[in-house]
Amino acid sequence: MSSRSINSATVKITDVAAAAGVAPMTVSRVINTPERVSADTAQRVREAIERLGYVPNLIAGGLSSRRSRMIAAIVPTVASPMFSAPVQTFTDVLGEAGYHVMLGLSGYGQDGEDALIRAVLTRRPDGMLLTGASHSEAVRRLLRDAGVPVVEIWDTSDTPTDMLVGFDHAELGGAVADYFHAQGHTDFAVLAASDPRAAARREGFVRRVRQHGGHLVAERTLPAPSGIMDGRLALRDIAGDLGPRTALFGSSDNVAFGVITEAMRLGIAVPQRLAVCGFGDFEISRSSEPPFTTVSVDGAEMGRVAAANLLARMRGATVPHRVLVPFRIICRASA
Amino acid sequence: MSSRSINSATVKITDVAAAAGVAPMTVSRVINTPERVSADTAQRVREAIERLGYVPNLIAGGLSSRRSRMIAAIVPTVASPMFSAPVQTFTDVLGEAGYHVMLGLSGYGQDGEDALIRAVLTRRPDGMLLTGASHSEAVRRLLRDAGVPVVEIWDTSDTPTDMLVGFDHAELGGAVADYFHAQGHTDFAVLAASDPRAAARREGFVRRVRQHGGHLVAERTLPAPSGIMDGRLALRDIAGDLGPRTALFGSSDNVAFGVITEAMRLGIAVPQRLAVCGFGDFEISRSSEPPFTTVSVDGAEMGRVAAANLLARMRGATVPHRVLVPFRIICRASA
DNA sequence: TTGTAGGCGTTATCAG
DNA sequence: CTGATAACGCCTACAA
Repeated sequence: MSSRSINSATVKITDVAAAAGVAPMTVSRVINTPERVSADTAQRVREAIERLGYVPNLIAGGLSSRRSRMIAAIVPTVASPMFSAPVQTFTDVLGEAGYHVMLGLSGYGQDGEDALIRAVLTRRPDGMLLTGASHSEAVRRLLRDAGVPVVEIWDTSDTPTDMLVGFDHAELGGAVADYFHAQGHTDFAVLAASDPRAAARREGFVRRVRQHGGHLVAERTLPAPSGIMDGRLALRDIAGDLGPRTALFGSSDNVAFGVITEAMRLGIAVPQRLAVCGFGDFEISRSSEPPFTTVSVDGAEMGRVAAANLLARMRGATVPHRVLVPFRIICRASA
Repeated sequence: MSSRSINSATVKITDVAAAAGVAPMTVSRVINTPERVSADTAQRVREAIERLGYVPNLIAGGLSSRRSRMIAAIVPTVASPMFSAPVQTFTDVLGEAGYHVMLGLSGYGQDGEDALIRAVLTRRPDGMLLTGASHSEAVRRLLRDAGVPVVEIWDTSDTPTDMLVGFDHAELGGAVADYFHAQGHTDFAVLAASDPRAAARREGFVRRVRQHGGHLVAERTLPAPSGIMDGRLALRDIAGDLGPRTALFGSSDNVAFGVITEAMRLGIAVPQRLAVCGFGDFEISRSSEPPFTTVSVDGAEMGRVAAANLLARMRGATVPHRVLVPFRIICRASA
């Protein structure tokens, strides 16, 4: 026997079985399908489990059953509520169904995601959550070959990899332009992070502004993810281009907060000279002074639906390939 | 043969071996210890892997090698930079060493953590990161029995479960009191979330205030995790108790920002009538107007050191049982 | 440097 | 309801 047995303390299913006077398979049933075991057998087995301190080995179980009971979730970052909210509910819902979620942080960049997906497939996830809807063809093939159910969130596409729960960022940007237009604005500005979804929001905004015959007085690209200071610096940068009344769309609430903060410092009246709309409905949009207008997307709900669809799919049910969740403009003091 | 073979498409190591004309073990070596394989054999094997689209099965590998190459990290939440920063660097460092990190979100509560640890042990992690240093005796025994290396972060203890990389919250609170005292303050207030570490910071602060003969004019417990609005409401609540010059310590930068925001609204001059110090050195402390004084702990560094120690330990090296990382007060406009 | 033998701990499957 | 048997796909250990 090998030196592995140094750690001889590890209790395995056969030990429990012996202690309870049953076959290993019965112990397995007590753990996984207790309804198929008689009450007192189950009781005896549970006592043995407790007494020996048995911790089942899901690695072995997974190899045998070909189900890892693990779902991989890949998001750019969890440092933003944008992604931490859906991840949280996604994890909760799946947890209750007996799945663990393995989180992968891809950063903002194609390469990171590709490598991560490849790496995580190595653990044979039973399902997968991906952020965004544009993935390399290599990845899509990989996922298809692996036969892993996939939910994409936070974006939309006419050709989802598999299932999708998201919304249209360009449409959202357009809605913000409409909102400003309805308030009589004719001069617009937009500050957007360089990631693909922020870019889509900006493009939707700009397109609609043009359709309304509006004038785009300033447009800047910020790093992704962008923060408060990026918003402040950007406003300082474009302050000279502002007309007597400009409507600004920021790609996140952090950016919008930075803009408002800097506007106050520069003596630019919000919303009189500068109307501001953010994105995300983060805590700060609601709790800072003044609270500011933003676009809310229910990330938590997105996570829940994504989890529910994945579960349904794994149960063999048919699931809609695309679910669009609503966004709505939350009107507060800044616009 | 069973119906499992329905999914006959799955390429396994034997398929690659056959295609490359070598033994399975050689393929394994090409993947895990390429330096032990001749260059051209390796080349041939890699081509076969590529051609067949082979994705190694870590579940099988893990069962066989008794190494999951997975590290479990358990933190209360990832919605706060307090924890997302160390998690990020921890994940990065371990990722480069070939480990995946499985993140568990325990919330603020003992039960959540206990259950999570139990659940995750089921996957036989090679190591584990825990937040805080006080865990139930049951959990400590479980971890010891499992023989899993454990690093605790974000707190300190005389009796770490295994390894620890953290700091002393009470001492930190004391340092803030000293800082205020050195500025001549005699009236103090403290707002602290109800989690154990925020409570420790508060206690350290209060104790030192007393030692300095200071007067504690207000003290409130906030929900955990606490946000901007909690800070605003708390300030409104205690505004009447404030003297002509009070020094307030908030348990997080969110709370401190809320306090400052509300102070401005109420016409309480910061720092003249109300000096404020937060905790965390979050982006907002630096980027809001005015930027405010806070205590910085290098969470990213903590994550890096935790990862490095875990790796060293898994390599069999001896690792210090306790590493304390420094904190420092960042003096800005609010105090 | 490469190969062979056997087992890692669990569960699917089929029989009783 | 319970048990016996044979995989699951890979890697450790040892041999060549």
